[in-house]
Amino acid sequence: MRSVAEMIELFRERGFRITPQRRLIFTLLAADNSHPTAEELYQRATAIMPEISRTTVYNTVSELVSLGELTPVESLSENGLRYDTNTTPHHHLYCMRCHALVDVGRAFEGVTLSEEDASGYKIVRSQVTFYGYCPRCLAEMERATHADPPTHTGEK
Amino acid sequence: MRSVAEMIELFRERGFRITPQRRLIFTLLAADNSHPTAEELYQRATAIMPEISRTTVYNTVSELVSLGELTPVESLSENGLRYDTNTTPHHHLYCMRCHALVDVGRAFEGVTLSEEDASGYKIVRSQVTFYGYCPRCLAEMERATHADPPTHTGEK
DNA sequence: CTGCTTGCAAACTCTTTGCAGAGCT
DNA sequence: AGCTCTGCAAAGAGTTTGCAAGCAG
Repeated sequence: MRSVAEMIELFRERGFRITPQRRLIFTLLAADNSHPTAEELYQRATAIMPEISRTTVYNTVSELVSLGELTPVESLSENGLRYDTNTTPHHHLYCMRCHALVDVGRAFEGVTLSEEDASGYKIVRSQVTFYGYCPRCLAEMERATHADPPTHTGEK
Repeated sequence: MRSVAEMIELFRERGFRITPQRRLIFTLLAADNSHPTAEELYQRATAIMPEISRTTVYNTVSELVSLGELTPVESLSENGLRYDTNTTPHHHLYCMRCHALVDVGRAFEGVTLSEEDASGYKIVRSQVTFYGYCPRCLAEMERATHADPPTHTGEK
């Protein structure tokens, strides 16, 4: 995600208007690397601007996706579609217990498909997701008697 | 996904009862490699057993996930959470246009994270998703004048 | 028989849509 | 001033839950 000023500039160029609501959403996103959902963004926005509408947040997020400034993240839709403010190709580390999602800095070699393996698909990009447990959840599971990693649907 | 008989056996072992509904769901899944959503399964089930309840399908799917016989698939939640009947580790090929999802047969070397790259996470498994366009969509896009792959939100 | 399962309906969450009025440029 | 954008409310998907009746074991 670029800076707020850059986002405003980009919107202006495209003929979109700059409103206080949009400015707020830009600000929230510029400082965010937690892969929030639209709903989470709405919650954070209302904390600062109580009158802002859910619709506006959803609209603005869609506009940002169209402009390529925000990328929807594939996920196990635990709580709605997440968005990634980091639009450069990168990989993810996913906690199966608390669903935290963090970026992986490095790239991987050899993650390519030959013609025959690709089943006729034209590959555009690839993404690696590592599934595991974050430090906090590891500690909590350690504390909870037997530390078998639950299959993330385990508690119920 | 194992055979219907194996699923029934597994359910019996765990003290779950075998009902016509569950038997039907097992049958549908045993012959399926299309990564269906719960809703899709429900639709297919009603075609055969019109009285079956949505609840029952959702319940049975959850039970299968708990038993490790079905795996939720991370995806861009276009239309609900998909399930994978192939519970052995494997990778995916995803069509950004029609959202088809197919399995990739081969494994990849070198897709591992060092201690420092892992941010303290304990990694359990990794999954590669290849994003691209399936043969059918490629052909359709070819036909449609200029064949630039749209960014999947492209047409509007 | 016993109590797990089913099926209905309603609740819930996330997202989209229609439309009138507000406000940016 | 014009036209986009906002905000409200309602609709729409997908999924979950509560509870009485049904049926597997």
